[in-house]
Amino acid sequence: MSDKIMLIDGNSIVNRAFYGVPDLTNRDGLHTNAIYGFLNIFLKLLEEETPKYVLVAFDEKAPTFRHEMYSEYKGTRKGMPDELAEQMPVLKEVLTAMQISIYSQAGIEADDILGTMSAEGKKAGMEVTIVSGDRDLLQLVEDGVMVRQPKTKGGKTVTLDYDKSAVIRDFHVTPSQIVDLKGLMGDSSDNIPGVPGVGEKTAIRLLDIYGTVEGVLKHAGEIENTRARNNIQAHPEMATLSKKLATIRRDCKLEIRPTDCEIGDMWNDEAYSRIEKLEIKSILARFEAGVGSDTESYEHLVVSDSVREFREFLDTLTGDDVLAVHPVLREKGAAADKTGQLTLFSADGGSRMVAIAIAASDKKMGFFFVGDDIQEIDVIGLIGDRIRAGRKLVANDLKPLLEYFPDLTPELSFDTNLAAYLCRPIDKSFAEEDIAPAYLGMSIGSYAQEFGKKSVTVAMEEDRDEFVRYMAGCALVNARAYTFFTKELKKKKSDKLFYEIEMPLVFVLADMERYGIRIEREELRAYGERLGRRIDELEQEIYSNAGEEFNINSPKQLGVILFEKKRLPYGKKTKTGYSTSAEVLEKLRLEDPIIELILEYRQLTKLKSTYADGLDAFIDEDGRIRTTFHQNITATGRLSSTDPNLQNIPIRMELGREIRKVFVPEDGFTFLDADYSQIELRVLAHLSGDERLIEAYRQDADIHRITASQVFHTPFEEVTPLQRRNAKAVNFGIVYGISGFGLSRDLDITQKQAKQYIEDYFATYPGVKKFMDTLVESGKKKGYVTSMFGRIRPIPELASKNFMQRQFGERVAMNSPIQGTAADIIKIAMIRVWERLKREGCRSRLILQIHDELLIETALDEVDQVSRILSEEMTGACELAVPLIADVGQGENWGEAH
DNA sequence: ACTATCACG
DNA sequence: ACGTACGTGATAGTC
Repeated sequence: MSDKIMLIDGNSIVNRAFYGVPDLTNRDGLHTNAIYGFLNIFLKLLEEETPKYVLVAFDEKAPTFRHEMYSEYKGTRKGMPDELAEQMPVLKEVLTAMQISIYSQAGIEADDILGTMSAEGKKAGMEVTIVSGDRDLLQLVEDGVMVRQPKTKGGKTVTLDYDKSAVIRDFHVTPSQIVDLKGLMGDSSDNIPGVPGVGEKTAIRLLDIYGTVEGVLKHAGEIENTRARNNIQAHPEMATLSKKLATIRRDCKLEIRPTDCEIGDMWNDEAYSRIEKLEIKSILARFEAGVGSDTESYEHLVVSDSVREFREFLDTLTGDDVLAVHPVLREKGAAADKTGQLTLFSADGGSRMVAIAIAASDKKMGFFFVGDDIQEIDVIGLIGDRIRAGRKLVANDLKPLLEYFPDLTPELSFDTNLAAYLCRPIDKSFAEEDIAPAYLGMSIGSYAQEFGKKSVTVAMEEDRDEFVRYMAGCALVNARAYTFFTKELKKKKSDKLFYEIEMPLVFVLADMERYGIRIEREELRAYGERLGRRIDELEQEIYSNAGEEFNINSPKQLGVILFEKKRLPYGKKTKTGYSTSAEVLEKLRLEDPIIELILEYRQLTKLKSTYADGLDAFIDEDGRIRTTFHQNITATGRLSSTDPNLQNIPIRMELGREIRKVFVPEDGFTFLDADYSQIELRVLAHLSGDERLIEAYRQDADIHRITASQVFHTPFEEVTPLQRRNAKAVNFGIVYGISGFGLSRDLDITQKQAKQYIEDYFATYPGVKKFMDTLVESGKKKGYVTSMFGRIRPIPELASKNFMQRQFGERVAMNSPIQGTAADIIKIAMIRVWERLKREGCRSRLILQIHDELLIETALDEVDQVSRILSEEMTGACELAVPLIADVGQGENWGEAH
């Protein structure tokens, strides 16, 4: 494989970092946000690319111009703000200390350094990656040269990767034509004038025909569009000049060559102490990780496949040692996943655990192959013994392990994945490889980096040594994470939430997943076929109305039919074209009969593909569907459900609602379903302490009607249905972190009216207003908000310089404590219901949770008992200033029970 | 892999 | 001047 060189546009990345990262300073008052952001992006890309050579190019301080004589066109660059300027030399020092090559040269711009190095690198047979946020650089893309643009999206960094085809996709010209494009259309951000009157569209069209600026000029007389022709003919020199300005040089005389840029020892003491001075903790942790990865000791690692050695290893556990494990479970085949036939209970009956890594402490680690001398039953038995003797089992993602260790209890276990989730619920992944660098200053690499897309069984065979090392590393991370998180959770005051809610819930969810829910397969199929017949009819009607056949499911093709062929007035546009969302179509209902047909078609195909056919694929052999509940996905503490998602089964529309009839109880059982009545608004009443809202709920009256009466100054008895509907929308809006725009869109009223509603609401419930203000304020101060039970929601957006992001942060600050508290409460209810069912020896079982609703498959002789349990435990889950109401229903299918 | 759309609380 | 309701997951089409 050829060597790789990574070329970084220093100024561009530093700029992005500066504007994308909230203001940070160290204790000397030195700003550090740009350095922090730069290093973050730099280290991340370095990890991804693992290049042999790296160069960071900078512009010389005094602005210099590529073409002196035309410098007036470059304009005067805005001097950088002082807060950024002071960071530049410090960053360069840090990079130098890290033995990363940096380069700048008087009279040569960073762009040209990159262009030249890229050309030389390629000539030397290297693979080249250029990192820059600047679009100009895209002209350097060619075979073997790609450009990566770091972008901040929703508060975090993603990179747009450009090879030739990606450039064409996004800019409709080839990389080499980028300079021609700029030559014609100009680039205001770079003070390149372009040809007056020629914009993007025209430029692309011309280049498509004539290829280059030179080609366009040569054939200027032939240009069909008069306006474009005149503009070009009036200012041909502007095109030539602009192209020249836009062209990056690749032949500069530099005093550095690609092979001079080899990465040295980044993780040295000098670099460490410099970063330490900057007080950038998270980078420092990565630093320690880098150092650690070389020195992490695996010399105390036992690798074996013998039961005797396995037992002996377990016997070395002493005193407070925990049993930190990382079992290797063979994944269920992807094909089986799709058909659903073999999914959860593997049909082959063979063992699923193929190995287990264990760490008792840094000094005691083991990796044991399962399947030969050591059988699954041995692992279960021997580890089970230790657990029964009171030793704590520590693992990352405990739920799948419960099938092996039935004697496990929340007190005897610790899930490092959940602990990390509670510390930072907005992260996307909490595996050992994420925890190690984020919290422990360790690096164990990443599975994908080491083994790519190989399955564990394949990786274990093909890369045995690396595999053992990685898995043992995971076990070690769990051992250390246990120590770390026990303290950290206490420090963050999330320990009660962890030990009393999340850990016990693991066991509840495991049971729910195991039971699953029974489906009337034949009924579901009949429903699907019924939909299918109607869909076929609609399809024909739509084609005949449109006068042609097209893919109705394609928003693009549909857009063409509706808004170009039929010339219907289009409402919104998406970034890719016309919007054909239901919201837009609803407004066109009267314009053309095809709209009605499409809306029905959409509804029906949704029901068929996602629910009728979709669910059918998940029915197990015993006629039940088993979802997976995820406890670490949402930022607010709610659960989520996948494969299939049973938390979004239709209910609002009658036709969709029918699906619920095929969810039925086992013979000898019935369904009891209970849902909280307006739990979020009740939580709001409690948390805000607003007297009027509390009083309204104590009266146990129709809350939307009361709101309408008070907000619209209308006697309670005289509130119209419309007023009530509006008040309901306002109530919802409040919970979401209200904005005039959102409410106006929901109610289809003007923003002004919506704003008035909100003001009237806040005037009616001043306590709510005050509460929301306090939340935002404290969120800004602390960087996070919390639920009633100490669930943390970090909100980095609140520190954003971007107005929109910040506003989003404010809405999140208002919503999260409410949604989060409601999530806490129903989790408590679930645990209590589950425990009581067990304690009272019931056969009835909790099988679904849908955010504010619980479904229990109830033994016929236990209906009264379970009904009482549900009601009592849900209502009594927590003491609020207002009553917590749960409505219980019974039925022979889910639809009927709800 | 991303986008648009739509199902739920 | 901008462009937004909060939290999710599945599907189909497009790149």
